[in-house]
Amino acid sequence: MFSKACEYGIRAAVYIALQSLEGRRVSVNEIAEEIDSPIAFTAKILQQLSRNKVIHSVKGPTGGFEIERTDMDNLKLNMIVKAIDGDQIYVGCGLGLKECNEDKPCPLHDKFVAIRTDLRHMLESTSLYELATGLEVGLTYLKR
Amino acid sequence: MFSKACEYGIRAAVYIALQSLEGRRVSVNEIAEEIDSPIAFTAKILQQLSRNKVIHSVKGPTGGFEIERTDMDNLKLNMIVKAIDGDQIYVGCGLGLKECNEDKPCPLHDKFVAIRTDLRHMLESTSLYELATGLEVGLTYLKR
DNA sequence: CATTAATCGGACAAAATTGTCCTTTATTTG
DNA sequence: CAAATAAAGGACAATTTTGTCCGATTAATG
Ligand code: FES
Ligand code: FES
Repeated sequence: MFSKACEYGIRAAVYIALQSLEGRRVSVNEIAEEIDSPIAFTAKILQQLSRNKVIHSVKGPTGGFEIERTDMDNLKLNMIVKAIDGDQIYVGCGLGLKECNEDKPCPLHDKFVAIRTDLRHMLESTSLYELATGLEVGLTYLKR
Repeated sequence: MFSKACEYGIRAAVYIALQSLEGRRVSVNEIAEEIDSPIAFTAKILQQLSRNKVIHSVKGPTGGFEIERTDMDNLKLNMIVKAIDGDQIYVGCGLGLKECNEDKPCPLHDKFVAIRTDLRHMLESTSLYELATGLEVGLTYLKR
């Protein structure tokens, strides 16, 4: 469904959101540890998220990654997915035709679009804040 | 969503189904031509489908691939997807945890499972026959 | 029985994704 | 200002996925 990079990206963003709620800024090392991901690869992904303004980074001692509390409600999953995997998941044809096209649809078009639309709505409506709070109260996990 | 191999596999299977409805057996070359896919790679995928009894193959002159008319209604997309991509799409965690686990869910679990379940139902209920008939009447396309 | 047409299967090649390492840049602190 | 710390970024390596090639196998046909 999502690329590995995107999976790590979402897990990292949720962890950063959680820590930012407590006013903590976190390092790549801590993030990779807490979400159980390869450190250097995670660093690359965080760079992407930072460039795309999904998260905020600060260099130097006491630096690290954070997410502004005020942004958190408006930061939806689809922004992370778009930043990392692009919009193929939104516009691509389920059977791999050049593009999904209503006028010359593949045999699966109608059924595929229905599910893709649900997925899009889910990603567009789910905020990092929402996901972070589930973590906070111990209902959900970022590693196992 | 699906791998390239799986996309080609579904397109190929639908084309074979369509031709089988007209009593024709088709070669890899014809299939690859009609669904616009790399020939040798398509051949590999057809082997997989053949081994998994999704399609039937006949060697030698006049040989090729076909699908029994009697099977066609019962041949659902999920069999193709399982044969080629395995069941990761059915049991995998959306955020990449080792496995999807109700008891120690990732933050996205509930929302992800809802969509994954819809997808599963769609794949389990959609038959090759159904997809082939749409092609037959010119409503849908396998290449563009 | 020889020829030919087709899939099967293994080895290989190319490309994309995933992952690592190391140097540079920015920032804090003493 | 010097040292230490952390992200940025570029080059490279490993793995997986995608794709190719070619000989072996099977079956039909004259
Ligand atoms: S054309 Fe294939 S999903 Fe729309
Ligand atoms: S645990 Fe992540 S989707 Fe179920």
